[in-house]
Order: sequence, then structure tokens, then C-alpha cells
Amino acid sequence: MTVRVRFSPAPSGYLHVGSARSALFNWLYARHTGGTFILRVEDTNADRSKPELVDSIRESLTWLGLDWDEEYLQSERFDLYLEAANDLLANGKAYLCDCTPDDVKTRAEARGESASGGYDGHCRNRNVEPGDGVAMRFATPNEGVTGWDDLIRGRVEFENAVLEDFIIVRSSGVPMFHVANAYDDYDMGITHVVRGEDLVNTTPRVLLLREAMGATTQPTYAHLPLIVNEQRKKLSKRRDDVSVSDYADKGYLAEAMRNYLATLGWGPEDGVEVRPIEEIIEQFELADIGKAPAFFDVKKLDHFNGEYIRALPEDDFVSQTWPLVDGTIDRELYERLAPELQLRVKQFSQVPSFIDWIVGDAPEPSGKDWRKVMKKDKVPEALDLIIERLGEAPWEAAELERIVFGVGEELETRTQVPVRLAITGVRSGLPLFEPMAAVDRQVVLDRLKAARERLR
RNA sequence: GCCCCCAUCGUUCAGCGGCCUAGGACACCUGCCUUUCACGCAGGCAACACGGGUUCAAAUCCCGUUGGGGGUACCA
Repeated sequence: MTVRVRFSPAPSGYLHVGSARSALFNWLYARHTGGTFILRVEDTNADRSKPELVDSIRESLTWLGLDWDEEYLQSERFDLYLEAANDLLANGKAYLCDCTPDDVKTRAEARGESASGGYDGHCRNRNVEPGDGVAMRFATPNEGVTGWDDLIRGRVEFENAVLEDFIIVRSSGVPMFHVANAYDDYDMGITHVVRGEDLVNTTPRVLLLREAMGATTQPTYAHLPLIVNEQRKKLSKRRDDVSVSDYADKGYLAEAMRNYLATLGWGPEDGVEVRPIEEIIEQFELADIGKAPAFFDVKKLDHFNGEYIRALPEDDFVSQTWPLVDGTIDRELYERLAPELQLRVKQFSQVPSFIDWIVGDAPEPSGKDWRKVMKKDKVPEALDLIIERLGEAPWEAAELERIVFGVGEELETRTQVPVRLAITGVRSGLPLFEPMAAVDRQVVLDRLKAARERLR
């Protein structure tokens, strides 16, 4: 049987890293097995779905290199779900209900349960006629258990008695996602359902519906551990900075993100984490996925990204980062500086901060840096000498280096960092002399003199 | 409240009864390289939540406790 998996986002927001990881694992499994990867947009709730969000999800998936083989929009399949629901009604597996949410809540409280105590089956045998405010509910079994063998979690079972008679068609006539989900997985011949652990509780409902629709088999489920924030809570679009497109905008490489995401909940057997996607596809197995939630660690993502940036061909690095500095720096100079830049940046967005001082004003040194670097005995004297000699020198990198280091040797002190701080505003960065020679002599002298003044 | 799940270094992945005085990676610290930083290289710090079993033998199996998380909608 050939594998068919689907990624089923609800277009209620941008693609976030948790969903992206679900998509990735589905994709990896499909590619590993030579199966089919399906994008199925679960937009059965018109209020919460926006067409432009579907586009943004497609864009993020494409950015990550997750290509899909088939695509469906559930909003275009309403009639199918409705028909399935009506069949259930005709077979006595579902019934009409005219209780309002308030009715349900009131009765639950009267029973001494909390407001979310659930529906009590009030209309199960009332033969409610179709009409305004009438919804359809599924009649769940009162006994027995519904369960499945989860590829990641092992056997999971729910007592049917704890399952309430949930709504399958809203009073507005729109089918609920459970119906769409059960119907589509069945209809589309989905063999493996790979999704977040937050969906385990809905699984028995879907399984029961599926069975009621006539299915005699279950898909294989694999419930992924959640990706959590530093507070160990499920990533939230509101609270956490997790939109995939934001990372793309910040200059993370798609390959790095994809590679990092693959190590959350799963890892290659040999422990080599940074590696080509082809090798990950080859090694990936659903059964090897771990059970415990994983923290989305931006620091580690940065490391992955740095590795991928350094592995980039020099030309690619230049062409991909040039737009960030175009109009400020000379192209030829940028190309000369690029290899050193490539070694240092962990995100493309950091590029401008490394060259700002060359093409514009230098930032004011922090008090801490100033004290650490400039408050040394020989600094004023060194600065005086350097300023003097720089006034006459041929303005080229090798000459500047000779002068700065020469003064250092004469005075038996280190001169690079004080000069660097005076000129660039920070005490670390690109090798100094090449870019320094690209700055106007007078500008360099002004900055050195300003620093010298501040030392009086 | 009820239902479901999880539990190895700060983080992440490994370990699936003896090979574990628990391994790799990120982060952190030290040294080397370098008159900056980074890269690279060499080291270091650091974990089996707790309590009972089972077994000749448990990080690995079972039960409980504790802790954490998820769900509980006419959202998906």
C-alpha cells in the first residue's frame, strides 16, 4: 500500500513553526516512502478563514521546500460532508438537536458539573424537526472503548462513556471539522495521520465518525510531541515569535530552518544534526520520533543558520545579502569584505551592522567598552602618535596596519582595539584595516581625535 | 472538575535489561590560533524527578507519587 499523508492547516493565521514541523514530518515521511504528500486546507469555518492566509501558508511551505502533490480546500467539499452527515442521520447514528449553548451550559451546572461538563444527550430521543437553530449531533456509544495504536505513543484508549454527543452540523447548516476530517481521511485514502499531540482528544470522535461512515479500517496515527516555548507551553501565535515568514524576513535560510525543525522530536541515528535534507529523508522514520515536548531554541537555530551561511558559495552569499546594503556601500568593496562577513553573521539581517561604520556614522561606544578599552595608561599617547602619522600616510590598508601596529610596538601596548573602538564604535568586527582604508581619511582622523578629546 | 499525554545534562537528540564510571550537538567556561571579534582546533562543566516493585542485573519493564503539558466550543 502506498503511503498517503496530508498536512491540514486551518487558515486562521500564518504558518508557525509548530505547524511547519508537522508539515515537515509528513513531507519527510512521504518522500522517505515514495508516497504522496497532500495539502488539505481545513477551512470549514468561514469566519476564521481568510483566503490570503491560505496563500501565506502556501508561500511558507514553498519557502521551506516542502512541495505537495495534491491540494484540496475543504470549503469546496461542503456538499460531500453534508451528505455524509445526512446519511448518519438517516441511519440513526446522528440526531437533530435544538438546544442552545446556554441550555447545555445551564443543565451541566445544574448537574453540579462545570460549564464545560458537556452535552447530556437531551435531544437524543426527542425527534426534533429540522428548522432554525437546529444542529445535528453524533450519537456516541455509551459503552465500550475507542482507541488506536499510535506509532509514537503506543496504545491510546478512551472510554466511549466520556465522549459527549458532539455537534457534527452547525445550526447554520455548515458541517463541523470532525466530519470533514473523518470523511476526507477516508475518502482520500490517507494511510498515516501525522499531527500534533494537541489533537489526540479529537481522535476518538473522528474514529467513531469514520466507522459510522462505513470505514472498516483505521489510518495509522502518529501524534507528534508539541513544540513549546521557554515556559514549556505550547507555542502560541499571540505570545510567541513563531511565524515562519518572520524568520524568512530576518534572513534565516530555509534549509537551516528545515534542518533544525527536523531535529525537534527526532534525530539522525549517527547524531550528525546538520546535514543535507536527502540524508534526513533517507533516515527518517515515524517510529523513531520521541514523545516528550521539545523547546524551540532560537540559539540553536542560529547555530544551524550560521553553519548554512558559511557553507554558501561566496557568490551566493554576496548576491543574497547585497539587497540589504545596496545603495550604501561600493559593490567592489563589499565583495572583498564578504568572505570575512560570511564567517561572522548568523542571520543575514546582521550584515548591515557590520558595515554601518564604513558608510555612515559610527555608533557611540558603550560606557563599558570605553572603560575596558580606553582607560589604559598608554592609550592617549598611542592615539596621539597614530593621529599624527595617519595624517601623512598613503591611504591604503597595509600602510594603516603598519602605522597602528608600529605605534603599538614602540609603546609596548596593543593599539588595534582602541583604534577600532574609536572608529567603529564597537570593539569587535571585521578585520579592521581593509574597510578602514575605504573610509575617508578626514573622517577617520575626526573620530580618532574625538576619542582622544574624550580622554582628557 | 473530567479525559489524554509526557518525564535522561540549562536546551536538544542518543540509550529500547548487562557494552553506562550515561554518549553527541547547542549554550556556557578554559586553552591554542589571532594585536579585535568570528571561524577552526583541544579540553572542561553538566542529567537518568522521587518511592516501591520485577530481575542475577534497570536510565531502560510494572505500579504509585510528584512535577509539567494538552484537551474539554454550533474553532481547527
